[in-house]
Formats: sequence, C-alpha cells, structure tokens
Amino acid sequence: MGCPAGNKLSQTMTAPELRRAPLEEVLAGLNGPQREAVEHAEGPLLIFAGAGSGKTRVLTSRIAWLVANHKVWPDRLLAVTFTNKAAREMRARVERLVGAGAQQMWVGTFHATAVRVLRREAERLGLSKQFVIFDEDDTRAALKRVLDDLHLDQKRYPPSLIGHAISQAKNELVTPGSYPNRNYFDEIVRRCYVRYEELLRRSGGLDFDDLLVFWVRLLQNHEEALAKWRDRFRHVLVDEYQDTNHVQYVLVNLLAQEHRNLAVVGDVDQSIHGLRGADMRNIMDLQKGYPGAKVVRLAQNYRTSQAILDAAAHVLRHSAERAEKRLWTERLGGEKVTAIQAYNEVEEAEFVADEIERLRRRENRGYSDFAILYRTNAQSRAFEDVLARRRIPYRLVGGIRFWERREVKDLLAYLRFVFNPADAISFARIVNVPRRKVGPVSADAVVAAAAVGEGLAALSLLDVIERGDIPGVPRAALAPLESFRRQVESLRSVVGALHPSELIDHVVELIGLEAHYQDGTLQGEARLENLRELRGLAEEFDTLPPDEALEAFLTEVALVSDVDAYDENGEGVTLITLHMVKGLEFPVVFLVGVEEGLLPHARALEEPDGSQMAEERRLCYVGITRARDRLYLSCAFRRHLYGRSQPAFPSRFLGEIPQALMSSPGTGAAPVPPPRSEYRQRFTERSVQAAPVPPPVQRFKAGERVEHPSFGAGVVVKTTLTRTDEELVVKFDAKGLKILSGTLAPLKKL
DNA sequence: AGCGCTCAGCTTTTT
DNA sequence: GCTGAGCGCT
Repeated sequence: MGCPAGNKLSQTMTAPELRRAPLEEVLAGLNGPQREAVEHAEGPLLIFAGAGSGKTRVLTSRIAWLVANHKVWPDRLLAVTFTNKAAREMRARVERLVGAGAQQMWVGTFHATAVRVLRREAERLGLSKQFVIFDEDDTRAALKRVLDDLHLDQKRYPPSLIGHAISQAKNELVTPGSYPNRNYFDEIVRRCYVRYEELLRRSGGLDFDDLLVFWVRLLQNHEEALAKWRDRFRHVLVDEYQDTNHVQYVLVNLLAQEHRNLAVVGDVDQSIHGLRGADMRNIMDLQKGYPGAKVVRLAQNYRTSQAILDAAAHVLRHSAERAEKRLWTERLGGEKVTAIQAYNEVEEAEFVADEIERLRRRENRGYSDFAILYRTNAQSRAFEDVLARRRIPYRLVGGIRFWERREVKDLLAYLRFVFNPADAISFARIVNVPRRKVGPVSADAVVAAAAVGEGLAALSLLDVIERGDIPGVPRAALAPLESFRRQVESLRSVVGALHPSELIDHVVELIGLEAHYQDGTLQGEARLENLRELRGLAEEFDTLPPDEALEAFLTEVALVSDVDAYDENGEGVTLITLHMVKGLEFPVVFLVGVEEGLLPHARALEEPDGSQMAEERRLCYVGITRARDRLYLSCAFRRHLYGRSQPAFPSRFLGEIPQALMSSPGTGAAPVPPPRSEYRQRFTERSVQAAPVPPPVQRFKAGERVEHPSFGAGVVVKTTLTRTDEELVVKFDAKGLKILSGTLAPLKKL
C-alpha cells in the first residue's frame, strides 16, 4: 500500500516547504554522462540506461536538480513510472534532496495518474465521479457475462482471449466502431467489445485500459483541458520508456509536444512486455518526434561483476563467440557463472538450498542476499517446499495474490457496491454471498431490468429491487433480494460517517461474513485472517476525512500489485518471477529452470517470426543482470509439469554463454544444451513419445563403454528404466558425469 | 437452487 | 494437479 496522505497532499496547494539542495549535493558522485543527463536544462532528453547503470539515481537527481536549481515547482512536474513501488521510491529519494515539497510532485504510474486526472475532470467527460476501477478479475467476470448474453461458447471463445483482444484494441485507441472486421473472430470480438463497453458504462466502471483511453479522450476532445494539463506539467519524465504502448505514447506526446520538456529513460534490452503491447519503437524513434533531442548513454554498470555481465551480453546477442558489449564495469573478474543440471525440480531446489546455507556460512551472507528467479509462478512450489522443510525463511512475491483471494474480493465488492450501487459486477458477486437463495438467474434478471430504460444507469439496481416484480425473477427470490437491498441501504446511510476500517467492521458484522467463511477448516481460518489483514490495510486510510477515504481506499487497492508490497529490507530468500524482478538486485541470484520450454517458454518456440524468442532472451538477460556477485543457472533433467514428470532439456541460452565464463561445482553435471540443429528433431521426438509409448528397452548396462558426439568416450555408471525411458548416468573421460536419456541421446556403443 | 460428478485445458503479464 | 464448465439429480 502506498501512502494515502501523499495523494491528498499534492492535491491541496499548500505553500511548499522547498529546500534548495546545494548543487554539490545533488550532483555528488555522478559520472560524466549521468551528470549530463541531470543537468540538461530544457528540451527533449533521451537517456539510454543499461542495466545497473544508476538510472533511478539519475532520474531522481534530475528532478531534484530541476526543482532546486531550475526553478520548477514540484507540482509542475510529472514523473511516470511503471509500478507504484518505483513511484514511491522516487518520491522518497527526491524528498531527501529537496524536502517536503517533493510531496507535491506528480509521481505515479500511468494508471494512478490517470485516476487523479479523471476524478477531477469527470464532469467534462460525462463520467460519474464515483467511477470504480475494474481489475482483471472483474473484467473477466464482465466478459463472461457478455459471452453469456451473446450466447457464445466460452470454450470456443475463451474470455481471456477476447479480453486480450479488447485490451489490445484499447491500447491502440481502436473503438468498437472502428474495430476491424477481417475475419469471423474479429466479428466476435467486435460484438463482445460493444457489449462489454455498454456493461462497463452502465456499471460506472473503468477497466485499466479505459483509464488511459479516457485520459487521451479528455486531452483530444477538450481544448481547455489540454491547455490546462500541458501548462501544469511543464516537465514530463517517463521511466521504463521501452515498455510504453501506443496509448501511453500518445498521452506523453499530448502532454509534452508543445513545451518539449520531455525526458525519457529506457533500455531496449530490458523490454519484456511485448504481450502488453509495449512497443520499443517508442524509444527508438523518439528523435523523430523530437528532433534535436539530447541523447545520453549510461553504459557503466555499477552492480554486476565482469564475468556475469559478459554472460548476460552473450545471451542477449545469442552467440558464444562474439557479443557486442554495451555495458562495462570496473568490477573486473569476479566469480564465474555456475551452471548445474539437477535430476528434477526437487533436487534443483535442494541444490539451491544447499548453496544458500553454504554461502551463508562461508561468506557470512544473510538470507535476504539471495533471490530465486523463475519463468513461471508454478515453479515456486518446489522451492517453497524445500525451503520450508529446511527452515529457511523466504518471501514469495506474486503467485496467488492477496488482492485476488475470494474473501478479499468479496469484501471489497461490498465496499464497492456501497460506494457505487450501479456496479453490476460487484452486485453479481455479492448478492448471494453469503447464500441468500438468489441464484445467477435472478441476479442477471435484476441487472437486465436495470439496463432497460434510457441513458446510463437510468434505474439503479437498488431501485429495480425496491420496485419489486422484476421480469425473470422467481417470486421466491424477491424477499431475499429486498433484505439484501435494505442491508446495502443501511450501509450507504453510514458510509459517509465511518472510517474505512470501521466500515469494514460494520460490513463484516452486518452481513455475517465471519460466520460465512468460518467453516472449521484451516482454509476458513486463513480467509478470516485475510479479512483482518484487509482491515489493517484500510486503517491507513482512517486519517482521511470519512467522505473521501473510501474512494481513496478503493482506488488504491485497485491499482496495487504485489511487487509494490515488496520490502527491500525484509528478511528471507526472495522467490520471484523474471517479469517482476526487473528493477531489483541481489548479491546472489539463482536463475532456475533454464530449460527449453520454460526459458525460452514453450509459447515462444511455436512462434514463427522469432519476436517472442527475442523477448525470452531479454527476459533471461534481465534475470542475469540482477546478480551482483554470484550467479547460478540451473536446469533439471526431468521436470514435473501438469501433474506428470517429463524429460527436460537445458536451454539454448546456456549454450550461448562461453565455457570460459562458466564453472561447474562437484555436485551434479554441467548442463549442455543440444546443438541447435537438433532442437526441432528432439522436440518432435518428445511429442511423439506422448503418443502410444513404445515400452522402453534396456539397451545399456553399467560398465559398458559408449561414445557421444559432443562428450566423447565414456563409461556407463548406472542405468534406470522408467515408464517411458531409459535413464543413463555416464562418466565421460573428458567431460565428467552426465545424465542422459537412453532413447534420445545419440549414444554409440564402443 | 444447490450438490456432486466428469472432463478439458492450462500455467507469461508492470496496471 | 488444479480450476471451471456442463450436466444430471435431488
């Protein structure tokens, strides 16, 4: 949770306490290019900032410099980040340099900033001031309803797919009316899009994409608004610019085109959000839109040792032979990269746990020095199990998010519906929680009845219930609906007088939520615990006046993510996905599951044009460059996936790191990815295996001498027959122990 | 309306 | 291995 006071303070224009930081203090310790970027006075500025090059530092110093020495008032300055956490940190760091005046800066994510603007400009847009924000879950629920209404089969048209298409359209500023009609699927999407928009508008809801779309609409259609906001944001700074998409690009230009005080920071090598519509051209073509832009390249890395940085460069340029070095470091040498192949994901986790304990003793490191990075959330499980068993404290970032838990969503839906009784999605969620004998049929009928009639929310859901006699609602459901209405009305009558935490107590009490979740199971207990936690988070908003607090609380919870809650000073090993780890760094990094199908992900293997593969590469690059001192890359020989164990192959990325940079510890065998030409063949073989399986034959026996095209001659140490394969441990004369698949490995008997 | 059963499909994602 | 949709029964 962010600081609610921060939002409020910057909206009220009190006299700022501006501390004019002395120049030396702002510029202290900056290198040449960093200083150039900070001291650039006016006009467009493009900063290419490689991993670990002190980008955040430059951005915050620049803001401080602008404020302290260039007479820009903090509230005339907009800085956009991609996470709330980054925004919070930036504000805190600027505050250290320029004092409390920093609270007046507009610092936030695109979305959070959009909400602030839209709440002020709701009227101009014909938008309800009480708009609620639909998160991904609500969006999915809304789409399911839409698919139902249109009698579309959810198996053939998965809500996620339709939702993605609609989201993409919004990000490209394509309206339902202008949605292309190239094929049948387009037509389905277009129809859903139309209906989805109607449902959202009627519910007084905006989804994440809408926040940006409406902001653009405001600036494009209302000249006074454009003039006003352009004037307000005399300086616009954008972090992670390589990950901006089209609508964000348009927004930035609308705001900055005139005064041209635009500073963007980015690194194309860390662009990992292509699926979200991120377009690297935004940063690469910036000079076209802003001729004469000053370009600064930050190429010195302050984080990572040379060996690790070199490994990263090779993966990025997919070549073990030559890699363009875009970054340099003074931390020459350093530990080599350790690569290991474990038998399966459990042993992979055991290895990591062993290393953590070993380094803790040997190098006197704390648990928080370590991070385990993986491609998919599902991989965290094995690590959680092993770490818990060994009593190694860990922090899991992401996964099943707090905000997505059923009980949390239920309680929030109550608050949202009380705040905005037009919200059909929240209504449908809670009307039968706890059981009131109002099924989906009745709930739908109420929503449908409210939708009849002209204009937006002509009749509120509550009005419809109060009138009674709703077409399609069975007589038996009327009484429970009416008692639900009375409950909500009674909540609405007190909402302006209670602090958020009190309101939550009141809802839980009145609705009987505790009894509802308390089912005697451990899970029930966990749900109650989560309700209490939610109440605790709401307490942070108790300092605001009650009539504003609920809105602030609901907005905040709609826009938080799990990384936002990540505390850099916390204790414990960090478990986190590659996507979420961007921007963090750790002394020791374990990048795990470096396998074909996982990293690069299977989805990228299918894609013909290779753009997804390039992104996997950058994802791997991001992971590697998180490490300060030590980097481990691990993969497994077999991996448990979808409930069954499958053979796994070391990632091609491993083969792209020169041997000179790698070392293998005594345990396990160094993974060697198959030669490039073999990928297709091996993967075909693997999928054929899934078909009627030829019973595996024991072809080798211990002691037998064999030869392998890349490992040379060796002797079979052990052979095990599994259900689908013969597994071999072979000791090669030159390359040591390897685990091989008897059916797949090109082994010749000697 | 609600329960239990079976079966399919999926696991990439800053807000 | 888990979730969610669909179905039939009560």
